[in-house]
Amino acid sequence: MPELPEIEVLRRSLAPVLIGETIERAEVLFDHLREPVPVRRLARELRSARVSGVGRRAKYLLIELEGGATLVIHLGMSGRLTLVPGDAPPEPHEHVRFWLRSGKRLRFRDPRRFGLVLLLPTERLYEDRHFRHLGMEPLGEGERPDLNGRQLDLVRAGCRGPVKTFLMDARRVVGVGNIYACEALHRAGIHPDRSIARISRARLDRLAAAVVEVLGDAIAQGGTTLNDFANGIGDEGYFQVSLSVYGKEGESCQRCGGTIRRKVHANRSTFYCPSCQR
DNA sequence: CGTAGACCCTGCGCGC
DNA sequence: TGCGCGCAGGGTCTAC
Repeated sequence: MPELPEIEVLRRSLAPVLIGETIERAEVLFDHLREPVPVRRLARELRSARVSGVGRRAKYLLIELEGGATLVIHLGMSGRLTLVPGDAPPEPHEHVRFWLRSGKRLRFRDPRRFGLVLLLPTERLYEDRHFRHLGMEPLGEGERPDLNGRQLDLVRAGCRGPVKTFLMDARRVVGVGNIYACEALHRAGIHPDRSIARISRARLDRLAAAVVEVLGDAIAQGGTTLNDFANGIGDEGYFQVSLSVYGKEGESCQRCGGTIRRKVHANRSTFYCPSCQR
C-alpha cells in the first residue's frame, strides 16, 4: 500500500489514538522481516511504554516513546498497521503485535515481509544507517516550505540518469515512490527518460510543484477515510486517488488523447504519455 | 562518486 | 477448474 501519502494518512489517524496511550508489551510472532525484528530489545524496552508522539520521516513511521526510544515501522510493499480490538482473531502474516493499555492491539501484518520493525534511541535516530543518507522531505510543515525547483536544482548536482530514477532516489528527495513519480512527471509534462541534467530550471519548478501537488492531493483524498484507518480497516483510500497514468497502459491520456505506454526503469514499471511528456 | 540490475517474499489476476 | 507466469506501492546490495 504505502507511499508517503499513505504513511502520512496513517500517522494522522494513529496519532490521536496513540499519544498518551501506553504500549504494555510487544509480541513477535515471526521475526524474519527485511531485517530481523529485535525481539529481545522490544521485550526489554517496550514494557508499559507511554507514547509521546507519532511522526514520520520519508516512509518510516516513528512512534516516539517516553524514556528515549522510538519504535520505527516501515511497511515495505505489503505492510499494514492497524488498530484492532484486543480479541480480534489473528490474521495471516500478523508478525508483530503491540498490546495497548486500553485493551486494543496494534497489528503489524506484512505478507511479503519487506517491512521493518526497529527500536532506536530517539536522540540519535537520524544518525542511524536507515536515516542518515535520506534527502529532503517534499512536503513542508511548520516553517519548512514545500519542495521547490531551486532545491531540486541543488540536489541534482552530479546526477546524470533519467529523471524518473532521480525522483525515486531517496538520497535526493524522499517519499516519491513509483506511483507518484509517474504521476508527477505526467503532471509536469516531462518524459521519464529525460536526463535529470538536461531539464531547465523553469521545468524543475514545474516538477517540484507537481510532486507537491500529487502527494498533497493523495493525502487529502486518503484523509477522507481517516476513520476507517483508525478503526483498523486500513485498506480503503488508496485507489480512491484518481491516477492519470499509473496502471493505465493502453488507455488514452486525459490531457492530450495520446496512448499511455509502459516501460521498465530499474525493474519498476513506468507509465507515461509519450505525446505530452517531453 | 554515479547508475543499472538483481534480489528479498508472498499473493493475485490473467491466459491457456 | 487448475496451473504457470508476470507483476506488485519498498529498499539495499553488488558490479561496473
